[in-house]
Amino acid sequence: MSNLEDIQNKFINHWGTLGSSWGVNRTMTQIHALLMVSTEPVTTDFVMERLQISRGNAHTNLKELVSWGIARQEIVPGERKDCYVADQDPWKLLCTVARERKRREIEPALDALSECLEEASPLKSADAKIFKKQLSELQEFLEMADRIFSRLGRSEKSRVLKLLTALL
Amino acid sequence: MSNLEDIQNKFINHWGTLGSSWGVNRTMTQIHALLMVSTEPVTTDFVMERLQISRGNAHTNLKELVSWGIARQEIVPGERKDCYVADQDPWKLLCTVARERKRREIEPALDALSECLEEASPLKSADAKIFKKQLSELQEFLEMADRIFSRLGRSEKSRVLKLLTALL
DNA sequence: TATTATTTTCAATATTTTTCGAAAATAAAA
DNA sequence: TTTTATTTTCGAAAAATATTGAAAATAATA
Repeated sequence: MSNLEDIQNKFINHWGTLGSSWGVNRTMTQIHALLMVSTEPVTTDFVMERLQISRGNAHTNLKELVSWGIARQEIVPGERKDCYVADQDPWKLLCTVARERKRREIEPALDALSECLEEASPLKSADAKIFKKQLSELQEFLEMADRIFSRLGRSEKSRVLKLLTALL
Repeated sequence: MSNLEDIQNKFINHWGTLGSSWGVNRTMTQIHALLMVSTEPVTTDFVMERLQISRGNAHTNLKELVSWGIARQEIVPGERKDCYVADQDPWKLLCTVARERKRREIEPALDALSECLEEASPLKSADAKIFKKQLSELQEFLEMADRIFSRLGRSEKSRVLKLLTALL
């Protein structure tokens, strides 16, 4: 028979695994999971203790979560240590991640694509033409992704649900 | 002044970087990029030569691409070596990836979540109730993702474009 | 001010992941 | 069959990434 903490740990580990598949540091995702199931702000020491990790590791990944806009510092009266919280709402999380991934990955990818197309523009061989066409299609695709992520990033929770429901 | 191959290499490297951010092995993404800009089926040796990688590496990642359904083997008459091709169409790629990620990641995550909820069901403390509510919301969220990925996975290209345009 | 608590940094270490390269297995041709 | 071409496997090596732990910096209290 398992207690709450055991089950939470199980969830935290699963969430960590999922993160790895999507290119996110496991510890970062685990801390995020811990924040999601925590009912009040948590300190670095709490994270260290609960996840059995070093201070440096906990600190780095908490800051990283903050830089993604996924967690934020919160002041707890009478508590000197820094406290962190995360949104509990997965829909809000989706918006935040969409916003950041757009900025960090899609936009640079589009820039790179433009650059390649730019450089390829003087080339006139048959192969070059095919290549340019291929890149243009990719560009179109990423621009669509860019618009969708941008839209998600700007939306409120209720709106997102409505938007996505339209997909089905 | 750069020739076609140089620009293609640039593109291949950018695509590789993008892959890393999304949890995909860089070589795999690079090979995929190479396949996308190749006008005819490519052999393992061609990949090795073009990407300057070992046979083992090329082989493993070509197979991995096949197992994702992103590339497929194609027989070229008069050629004894195995040849590989990939869809050139990014929209089709999206469908394929959606299908696989659903199967490999979302479904197991949902299973894990159910398992956690199952185990938590006998717990009655206030904290346990909050935890269960939190997990349920996540479950709802992932079920939506599951449905969307499933839908994408089953769609034809033209349909996908229409679906996504509706988002904007 | 000195003392204590806390955060931040970062070089060293550990771990994980990727890649290589060569041998073994398989398949095709002679 | 034997020879040759090709694929596949897999342990070892390298590279990339994550993590530690302790010292330095900063901030809070006495």
